Formats: sequence, C-alpha cells, structure tokens
Amino acid sequence: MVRVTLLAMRHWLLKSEPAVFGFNDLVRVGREPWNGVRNYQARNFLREMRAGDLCLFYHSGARPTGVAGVARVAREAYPDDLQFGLGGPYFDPKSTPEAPRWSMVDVEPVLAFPGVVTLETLRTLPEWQDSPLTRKGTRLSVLPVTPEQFLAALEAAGLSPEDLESD
DNA sequence: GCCAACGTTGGC
DNA sequence: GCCAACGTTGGC
Repeated sequence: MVRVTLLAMRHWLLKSEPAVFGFNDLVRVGREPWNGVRNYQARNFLREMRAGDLCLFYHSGARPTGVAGVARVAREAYPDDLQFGLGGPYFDPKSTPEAPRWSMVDVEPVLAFPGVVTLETLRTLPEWQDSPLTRKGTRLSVLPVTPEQFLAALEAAGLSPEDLESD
C-alpha cells in the first residue's frame, strides 16, 4: 500500500496538446519520457522533480483546456535524447553528450479525472488565483503547483486524495 | 549590453 | 485563424 501524503512531496503541472499526446495516450503507453522541453525555466523545474511527485496533466490547445488527470514522476531528470537527434525538431547543435543542455523525466499515469477540470473552473478557485497557469501571458509548460492547488483541482474533479492510493 | 526581429505558445 | 505575450537570437 502506498499512502499518498500530499504534504511530503512536491506537485507539478505538465502541459501537453492532446492532439499530440493526451492523458489517454499516457494511459495507453503506461510510461513516457517527458521530452522536448526547450525553455530554461521549465527545464529547471523538471530537474527539481523527485520520483513519486504527482503532476496534474493539463491539456492545452484543446476544447476545453484543463486538467485531464494525475501522473506521477517515475524517473528523475536525465538527458533528453531528442537534443542529439540530428535533423529532428528538438535537435540542439549547442548541446553535447558531455554537457547536455536539456533534461527530461519519465511519467506514468495515476488516475484519469472523471471529467476535465477546465481552465475556466480553475480560475474560479481561490487557490488558483496566483499561479503561472492563470496569470496572463505566462506560457510555462512545466510549473510548480502548491499542495492546496493540487487538492483543489482534485476536489473540483469530484475526487479526494484517497482516490490516488494504490496497492 | 542593447534592442529589433523573429518564432513560439496558447487562449479564444 | 488571430493575436497578445513572451523568450531567444543576432547585429551592432
């Protein structure tokens, strides 16, 4: 039994376009490297993640936009292999295997929300008034979430922390 | 070190 | 498809 202790870990929000890779895709594959992050602030957050940290899986560029489920960090930061993919969209000529510039983590699905908790809903929650997500003009694709924000999102989905516990 | 140009993100 | 906001690049 894994007891989820919300205060003992950090929480995050990961954005993804469901037309490219949605929460259902994560459920289907079981585990996925979170690669392709090419923003330094987002990269630094990836590097702060610890195994077991819980992440809100956010659908951007979707109808509606919002949180579709909860994922868990399965492997802590390691070099993003796409930065060495010559000719690929995430190739970085300034990066070397000796000094990799970009990192990725592995994530796995924990729980799909019964319905998407929309951005519109999040904006109504007191806990979410001060977040890079709801602040205008912020485009961070990886951002920290407070335990209160995480809990509020869970509750808005009609769930409780007990729903995250697994054997 | 400044800053204009450009590319990207992401809501609508 | 539009466009506001932002990060990055590169000339100087």
